[in-house]
Amino acid sequence: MTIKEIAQLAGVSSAAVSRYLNGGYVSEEKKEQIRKVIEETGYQPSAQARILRTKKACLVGVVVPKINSESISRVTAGIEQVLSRRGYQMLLASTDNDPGKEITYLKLFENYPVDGIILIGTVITTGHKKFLKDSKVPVVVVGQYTKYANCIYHDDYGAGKAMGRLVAAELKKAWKETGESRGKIAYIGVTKEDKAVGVSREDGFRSGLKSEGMLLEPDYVKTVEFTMDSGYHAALELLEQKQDIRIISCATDTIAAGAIEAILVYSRQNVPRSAADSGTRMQYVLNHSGIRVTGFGDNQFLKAVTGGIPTVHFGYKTSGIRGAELLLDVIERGEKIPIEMKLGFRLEEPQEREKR
Amino acid sequence: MTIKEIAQLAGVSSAAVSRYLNGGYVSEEKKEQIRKVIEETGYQPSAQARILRTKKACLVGVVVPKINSESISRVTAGIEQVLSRRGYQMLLASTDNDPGKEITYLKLFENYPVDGIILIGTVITTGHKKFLKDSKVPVVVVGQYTKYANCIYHDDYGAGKAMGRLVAAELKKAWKETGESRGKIAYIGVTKEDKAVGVSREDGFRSGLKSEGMLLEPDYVKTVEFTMDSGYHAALELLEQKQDIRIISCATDTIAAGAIEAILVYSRQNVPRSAADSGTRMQYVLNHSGIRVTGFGDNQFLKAVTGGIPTVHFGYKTSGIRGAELLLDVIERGEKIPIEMKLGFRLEEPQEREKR
DNA sequence: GAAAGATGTGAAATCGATTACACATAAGGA
DNA sequence: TCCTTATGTGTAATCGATTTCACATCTTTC
Repeated sequence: MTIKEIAQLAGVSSAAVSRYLNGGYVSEEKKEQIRKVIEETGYQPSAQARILRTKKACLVGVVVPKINSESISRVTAGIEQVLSRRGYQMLLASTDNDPGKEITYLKLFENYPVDGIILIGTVITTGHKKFLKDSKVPVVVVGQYTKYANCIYHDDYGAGKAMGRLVAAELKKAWKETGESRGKIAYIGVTKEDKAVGVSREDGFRSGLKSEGMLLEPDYVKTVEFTMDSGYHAALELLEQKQDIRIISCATDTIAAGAIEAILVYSRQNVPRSAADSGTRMQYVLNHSGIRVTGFGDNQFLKAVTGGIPTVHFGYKTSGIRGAELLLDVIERGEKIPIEMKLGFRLEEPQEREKR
Repeated sequence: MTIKEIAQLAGVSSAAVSRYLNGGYVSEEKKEQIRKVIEETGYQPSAQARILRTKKACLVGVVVPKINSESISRVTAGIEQVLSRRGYQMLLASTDNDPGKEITYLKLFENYPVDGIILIGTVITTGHKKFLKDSKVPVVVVGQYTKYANCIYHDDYGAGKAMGRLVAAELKKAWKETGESRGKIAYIGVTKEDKAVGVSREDGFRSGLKSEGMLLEPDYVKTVEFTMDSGYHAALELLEQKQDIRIISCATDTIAAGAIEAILVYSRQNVPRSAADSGTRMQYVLNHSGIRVTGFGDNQFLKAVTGGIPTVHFGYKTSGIRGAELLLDVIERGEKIPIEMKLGFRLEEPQEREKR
């Protein structure tokens, strides 16, 4: 069904049908005829043809590194909230942690009818920079700093520093309690190519430790992917290599979940078989292994089932909201002044469990 | 930059440029000229124009109910794997658990240039049926049975039944151990509008219990959303209303995570304050509350941090793979015979923690 | 009653690509 | 030599919508 056929059936010109659809001058009489024909045929105008002509899709493309992530879903929730309020729809493209695919999908969106793109950033390669510099459609980057596009990012350095301080304090407390200054801090981080998480967050963490007179020893640091699985393996290696770890700080809560699993698996071997029956030994282990885990991201799932670990809450939803607003300002009002926005954080320490 | 401008710059016709891009007859000499101009200008052909003409986008749209879900991400991983191998790309639209939005996004995809649509189904309303019946582009439904489109779904009834049997057996064992047949089974399910999870899975569960001579009492059943939060609240209510619950079976692992949290919160109040220090009381509670939780979906995150609960593994990735294959068969080979495919399951019981 | 303005209408151009077609030219086979 | 066949090339039609433009008609307003 095309607009021409509808026009023919209704005995009018295709222009009239188009006007009917878009609210131009059409007489009541013809309106009725057209309405009837459209109703009968179930005609739906082709969006591609309209967009080709009007250059307006009321669509925003969002490129995300992965789909199964609480933090990312919080960002997209924020984006979606703003977009739908302002009459836009959101399309997602997931790269599955493959920065190569990222460019592919960015280009896909650029040449498909979307009015703007939001990139939830991980690594910003030269390929990314080139794209950002001469993209045909406006782009906003969320989660990473870049000078090549409007961006919204989090205070990863500050968050890392706060966590570093907390961890150092915790360790000192433990030293005091046991009366001996044994026990070290391990860190499971991510690739340095990720400036926000791999560099700022980690640097901040080190600086926080340093301000308390502590240090991260090279042997106690591992670099992993953004997955629970790789966190698990790294933590297990650490535990097997070094017996004096008291705290494992992880770059994300997801990695921290893997570390928790590793501690449970590793410690079990040192727990008397009779301590608790199978599958219910976790708390015993956590109590007696004496190894603490910290993360970043304030994952609600993790908090619920473990009671929570020290972590950092970032305003992910807010960054989505601001990112979408920024983008729409560029799209609709042609806002030209480049903007970079840094959002704060909130340190979260495990609380007494309370009814909520 | 349009193809016309490129043609002008290279001193050829736009047809020649188009042939250059699509591998038609072009002399070496002109090829070189065109190549140079494209290189210099960074020209990228408009996908929308091409698709308008060719009716081929090499794109598949996937409509998902939410983005932050392990099961859904497994499905999309399967889809993506097949698509990229066969030269297609995947676009996602998340409805955020709003079936109303589902139709909107389905229609968006229908009129947007995608070659096919995969719907990860929740509820199939009459609106859905109507769409499926007269969609312009082929659609495959994953996760729900429907006669209005090719579909791939899981044996939810069988899985529910298996879980029902397991739970009944577990309860009997507990009765034997304690010597008294006190203790009941609670079930936290989802809306009956979701035929797979809300009806088949629950019916199967009841049938499994029945086959062991047990019954789900109406007061011990709650209906919630597909979220941890609503699972938490429902479980807390159950625990407060009924003191004799021994097992809480949940329709999904996510809901089960909420139930676990509820047990921890609820039981703490009955645990002597000194039993364990703050935040590390979990295992004590899990051991002594004597309340077990079961789920469906084999969530890896939950397994990692809790050691695992009885659950059911569905072949989510497989369903994504098969779904994408089905869709591409229709798109490329015009496969007409309607297909419905039922995938099996595997009951998962918590294992001894082992290194992996 | 004439000018100005609002309301209606369809033909045709347009968006940016692909491709059928007509027409060259060169090479190979009889 | 003549007839196929393969290789190149540009013009123009096409995809399905929107929108400009020219031209009607019908109200106002002075």
